[in-house]
Amino acid sequence: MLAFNWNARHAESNAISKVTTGDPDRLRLTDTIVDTFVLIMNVVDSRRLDPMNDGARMAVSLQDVANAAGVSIATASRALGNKGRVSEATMRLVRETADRLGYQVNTLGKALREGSDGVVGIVVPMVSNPFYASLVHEFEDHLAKFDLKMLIADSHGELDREIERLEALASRRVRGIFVVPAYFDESRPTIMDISRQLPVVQVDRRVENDEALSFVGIDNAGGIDQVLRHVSEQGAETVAFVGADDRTSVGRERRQAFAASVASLGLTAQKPVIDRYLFEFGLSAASQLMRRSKLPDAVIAGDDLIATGLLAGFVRRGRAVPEDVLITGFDGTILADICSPTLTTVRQPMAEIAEAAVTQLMRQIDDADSAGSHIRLRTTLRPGDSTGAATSGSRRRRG
Amino acid sequence: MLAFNWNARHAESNAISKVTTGDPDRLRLTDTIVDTFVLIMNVVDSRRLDPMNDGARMAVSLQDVANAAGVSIATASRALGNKGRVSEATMRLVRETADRLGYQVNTLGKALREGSDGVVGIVVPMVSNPFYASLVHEFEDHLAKFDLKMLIADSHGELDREIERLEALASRRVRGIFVVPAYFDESRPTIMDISRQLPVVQVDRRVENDEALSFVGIDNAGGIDQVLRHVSEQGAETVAFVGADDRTSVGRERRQAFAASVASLGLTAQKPVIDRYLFEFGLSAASQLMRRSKLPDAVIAGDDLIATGLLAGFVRRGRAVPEDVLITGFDGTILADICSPTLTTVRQPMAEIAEAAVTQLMRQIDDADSAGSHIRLRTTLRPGDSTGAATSGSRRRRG
DNA sequence: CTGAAAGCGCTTACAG
DNA sequence: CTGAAAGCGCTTACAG
Repeated sequence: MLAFNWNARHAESNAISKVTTGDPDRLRLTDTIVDTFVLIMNVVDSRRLDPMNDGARMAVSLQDVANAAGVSIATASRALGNKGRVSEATMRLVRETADRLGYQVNTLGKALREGSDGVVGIVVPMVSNPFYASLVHEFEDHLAKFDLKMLIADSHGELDREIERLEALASRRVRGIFVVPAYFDESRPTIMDISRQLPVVQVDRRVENDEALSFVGIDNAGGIDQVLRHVSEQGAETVAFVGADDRTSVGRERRQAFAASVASLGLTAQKPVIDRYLFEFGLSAASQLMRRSKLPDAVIAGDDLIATGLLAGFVRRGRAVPEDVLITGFDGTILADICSPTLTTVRQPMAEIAEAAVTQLMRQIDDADSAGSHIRLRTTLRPGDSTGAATSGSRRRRG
Repeated sequence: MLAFNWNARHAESNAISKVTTGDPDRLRLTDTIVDTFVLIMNVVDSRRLDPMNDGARMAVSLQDVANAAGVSIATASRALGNKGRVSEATMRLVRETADRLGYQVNTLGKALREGSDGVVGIVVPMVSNPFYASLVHEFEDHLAKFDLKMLIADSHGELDREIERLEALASRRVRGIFVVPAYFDESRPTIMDISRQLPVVQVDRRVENDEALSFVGIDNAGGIDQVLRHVSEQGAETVAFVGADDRTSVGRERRQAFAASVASLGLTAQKPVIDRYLFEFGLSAASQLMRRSKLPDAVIAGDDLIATGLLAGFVRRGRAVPEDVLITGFDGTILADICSPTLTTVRQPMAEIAEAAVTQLMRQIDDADSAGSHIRLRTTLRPGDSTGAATSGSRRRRG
């Protein structure tokens, strides 16, 4: 009955393209790539199985605790919150009562009274990008030290979604917001607006004219220079940049840094290939590069996703890395370890970015006027086999 | 001055192990692996740069809007909320006033009045695991259709943290919670507790004796069978399982399914290697397997992280995949595409998992008694080069 | 159609 | 040390 409803509801949506019935084990191998699956459902009447369930879902309030303990709600609040003078005895009484009743503070009431709750928001372009996934992870860790919870929002790199998310966070009166702006220009107005209402720290990417905003990111120019110096030492003379467009600050900084460093190092640059931070783009960029009369000695990717796409693209088309072409990434995600050959990349100090950004946000929470601090952290080169550098061993020991 | 404070505060923590000064460009290559970086800070006095900033951070309330529009707060609420009868004229007046004042509803007040706000929580073991990152991404998408925001919490696969996060979510009176339990046994008590207070749906993993709880996941036995059948067709006779322990439902289901399918397919199983879902474990498991008298024909990994670790481990030690040994993954993350050779893996229908879980949660929100529904979705085999199967082409067209 | 009032759950001056 | 009361911002019966 419930199962029937469920299927009916979903028959209307096209997310489930096809429902196959029959013995699951009999699904032929030829079906495997097709987006087909079987539902196995057991619907259980929870009323029978869980006698505790009836009458449940009735949250116990502080008033309930106070009544049960025979004290005023004010005293109950103080006893639980460890605020003001409360006698040892009542303190214990209230706490025991609260435990017995399974009391849990309603953060909504508390937050309303106090103006904000212990939540900060973070808006990232795409949590499924390993770099942002790790960043979010680090932020969560550092925020926990301040007893702050994190509300994560994914803008999908779209302006509309970003605006919606930022406003939702603001209306929720979060303590502050970390944001990786979707765009260098178009993201600015909303972020400026929001920053007038609550503490905002830009992370990784910035918007234009952001002197009044805070920012924590990395020295992209330094990172690109590290990697170009490295391929140069590995013997590369012609290099090509495969990165993202100028719509994000990171895209433009890395692209411009590439041009600058190539010039100062005396390398020859081929025409860059520019699109988005996607594995698929790296794949297609490899094809584009192979159609050129001459492959560059080294390809500098704008991030690890593109780099792994390039790697796969070249290898699938019969080119050897690093023998035929050197490849480098950027970010230092797990992807760099996973490829084979391992990827030479530029490591971002993610834990330190998170720590610096959290510290900055805390400062802005304490003092609204302390925005406008721009922090850039140093990257480190992580040599891998994709440039013919030993991951461990000689190069490292030399230091 | 601010910069100085910042450094001082951080000198106490050990997150910044060393601060190098001097020309960033002069950092020697030998330093690259070391956790060292330079801070580049510009601190700007935002009071000078942003004249709008003073007097800011004063949120405008509904009362403010009502006053400015010359109506009661009740009318203002109705006008903005589109509830009850309001004249066309006052409706417009109130809305214009609200816009002019930059009014944004305070979700805290609204939620307190209404009992809950439009937020659901999701607790995952590790957002930086690409599988969970993608899952979270899909959940966010599907929840948006119901105007629900998502509070993401990362349990790090630790029980203490999981309990803390679940309670924080509950005290925030979220509408419901999705949880990927850290453990099959130890996670049960808290999850049962919480499920008595608000709708809970287990995702991916379950706890023991969860008949009264809902669950949305995949048919792990079917997935393992798909992959074993596949390597068998590719000629494998001896197989080894490298997966996670029985502390999670997924770990035990896949391990048990392996034993069962091996028997029914007439394959020979080597002793399994069991630990955690980590790339590093896959790496070390490869070494362990190579110390055996005979390498198995195929290694079935418990997930893609382990599989990519195995792949890297074998390749680094001079074994060829798939020539010397076949390797398969599980989950169908981006990692499978990125490796080279591409990884044969079992794809989880992530969008459908998210859709089914969200649907189930919505049902539980509407009807507290509708928990206890267990849904398992079908996986699909995704053949890659790690088992000598073409990624695209003949095999697919045959269907 | 509109307003005065109550109340969601909590904390914190203010009196005692 | 403890309690009565106000109030955070909002919505919704209840009267008009």
